[in-house]
Amino acid sequence: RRYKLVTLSTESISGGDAFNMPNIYEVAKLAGVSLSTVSRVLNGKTSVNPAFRKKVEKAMAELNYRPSNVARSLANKRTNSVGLLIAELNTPFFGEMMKAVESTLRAANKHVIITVGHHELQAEQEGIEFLISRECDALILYSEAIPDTDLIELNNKLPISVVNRLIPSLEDACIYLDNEAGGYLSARHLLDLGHSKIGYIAGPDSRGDARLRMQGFVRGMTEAGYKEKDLIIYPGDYTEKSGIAGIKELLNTHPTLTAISCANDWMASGAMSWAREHNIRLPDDLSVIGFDNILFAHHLYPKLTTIRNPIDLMGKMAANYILNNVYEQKRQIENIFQPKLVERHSTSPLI
Amino acid sequence: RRYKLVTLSTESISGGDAFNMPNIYEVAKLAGVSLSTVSRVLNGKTSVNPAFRKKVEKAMAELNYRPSNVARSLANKRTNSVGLLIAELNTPFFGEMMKAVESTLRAANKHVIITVGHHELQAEQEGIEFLISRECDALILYSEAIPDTDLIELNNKLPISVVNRLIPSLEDACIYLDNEAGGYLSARHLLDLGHSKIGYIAGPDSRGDARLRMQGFVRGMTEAGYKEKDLIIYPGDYTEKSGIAGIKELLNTHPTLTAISCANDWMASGAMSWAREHNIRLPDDLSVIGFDNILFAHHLYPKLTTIRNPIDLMGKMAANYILNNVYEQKRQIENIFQPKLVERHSTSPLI
DNA sequence: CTAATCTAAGAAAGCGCTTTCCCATATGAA
DNA sequence: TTCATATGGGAAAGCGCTTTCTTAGATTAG
Repeated sequence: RRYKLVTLSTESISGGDAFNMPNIYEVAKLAGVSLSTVSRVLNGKTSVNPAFRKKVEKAMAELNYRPSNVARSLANKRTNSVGLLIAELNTPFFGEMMKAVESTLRAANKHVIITVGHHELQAEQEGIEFLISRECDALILYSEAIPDTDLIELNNKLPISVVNRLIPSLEDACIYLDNEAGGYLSARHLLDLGHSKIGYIAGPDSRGDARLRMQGFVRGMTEAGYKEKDLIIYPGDYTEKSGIAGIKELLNTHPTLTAISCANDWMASGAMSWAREHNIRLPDDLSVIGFDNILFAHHLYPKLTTIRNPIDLMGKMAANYILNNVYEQKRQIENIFQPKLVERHSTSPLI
Repeated sequence: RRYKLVTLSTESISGGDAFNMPNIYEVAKLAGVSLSTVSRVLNGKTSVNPAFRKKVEKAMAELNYRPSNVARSLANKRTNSVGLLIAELNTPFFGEMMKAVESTLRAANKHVIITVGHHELQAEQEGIEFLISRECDALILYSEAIPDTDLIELNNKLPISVVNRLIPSLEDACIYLDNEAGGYLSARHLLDLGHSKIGYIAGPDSRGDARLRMQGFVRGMTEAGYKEKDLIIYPGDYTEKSGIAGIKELLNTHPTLTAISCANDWMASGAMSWAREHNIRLPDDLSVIGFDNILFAHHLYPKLTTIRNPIDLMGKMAANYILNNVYEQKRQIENIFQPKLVERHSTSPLI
């Protein structure tokens, strides 16, 4: 059943019967033209006699005509919907991404269908299947578990854009952060503040971004003269919990640490809460730096120094990529984004 | 009418669509039955000879057949999509709601289309228009600005469920929190801790939930013997900023205050950060209680005592309501939800 | 002035399903 | 055996559009 559009403005007088939507045929009849002509003025691809166009437009207005997207989709094999796969729905980081994707696409009159991957293979696969079953024209994927090869193959079926990941033979479709540079930045910041005993709480080795962040951190340290084998690294998994476990372990084995770099803000949050509970003054006794700059970073106490991950811009860019490649628009594409240090109050110079 | 034997592969817009999706006709042909029979086993509404069913299922498996949702929608006037209007996309509170709605509906093989209302009339109207133009079967609305009467009218056109709001003639469709009880709870908690000089930072008067929360707070206080006219109330607007402005004003005019109740967690967060910056010890010098229990409430320092608003359960319930009323399911519906006190560390007994 | 060429409107064939209507066959009662 | 009644499969008519094909009429060329 199709519903008549409800005018919600104050001046709305709903004259129409909700269950009697006019179709293109009725418009044609009222305008005294064929339905092909109506379709033509609707799509504006072919030229139409201005006089006819006027008549058609008048008829459309009179009937309060709304073309059916479903019928259109069936006829031209395009649903004007794009699928979005993200890891979490209730988290500010992905919230920012969603927001950017949604508003960009919506402005182009497309709609997005969202599914959640929960950081794991099966849910990601099911999500993608679901989006395909919904006949999306294209997909935007923040996938953590699906192998490159599968994504490459998927891209042969329908256009995809991959966020936060670089797949060699799919460079154009990948929108990602220079995580290595971010890791480097965090090491440099701590070094510049005079710290020398620096610990690192890493993300899960299974994730490319985590590996790169650590790699960048390691580069920063080795460039400063430290030996790689001497670096103090705890293998976390991006959760708040592992941040707690990490700081505990690190401080246990290396009590002289004066700074800790965390591969994401959640772990930094965990580490800070543990430190506070153990009467470690932040940042006087210990500097902590995070990564991502998620929404609550400045709600922590002290406010978290971190590395900005412009996920919103990346989401917008992914949407633009799809708009270019599926909907014939011409937008500027940038594939790689640079991280930036955001200095707040959780780090301070070594005294 | 003749049916084509092969789906012609037009030069696809999507670039690489080399797949010719089998349609129902091909399945019928392979199974040696008619189109109608295939459709019947697909929908399972009418009985089909088991032998035929087997053949059809085998053919479907062999061809890896996937029915087209678009064609289905056109034929039976149902898109299996429900629209969701929320105020913000990047915020944990609405994140929880989205998550609940999405997973509930997804499990029923429906999909949700999300739009954002930004707390203001025009965006909400446009969002609804967009959802209607997408031919959603139903809508779930967290609307703050659209008048009751418009929503009632809208409900005549297509089924809606209204979250966080009670509309008199639409009770069944409304899923809401007992905000008044929540406000009462917050007053009681502070009173029980021995506080007597209690300030209140209210939400915007334009919102029903804000009015009710304050009303409940006032009831708690007057029940305890305070005169309504003596209550110390600052008119905030639910933003962090107004929390800052609120505490500043309140403490300025009433320096002896020992506790502040905030109509939501954002304002509590603002108030707390201002307090910290002015060397007010929390909770020793000042107790603060929030409302909503949004995700970061326990990241604040000290961890925020607040009133739980089970928005996730309410989202799920709204989805169930739609499932009942549009998709012929039979789920238990509960319209009103009770708030609960969540005691953490931002409040303490008056010494 | 006629023939060749162009333009734009109309007719109709899909797009891939659902569903109504009709009818063949099976079943049961007489 | 015969007639009435279930049962369930097949034919075909949509659902509301897009797009190809056709053709009438306008325009230009010779």
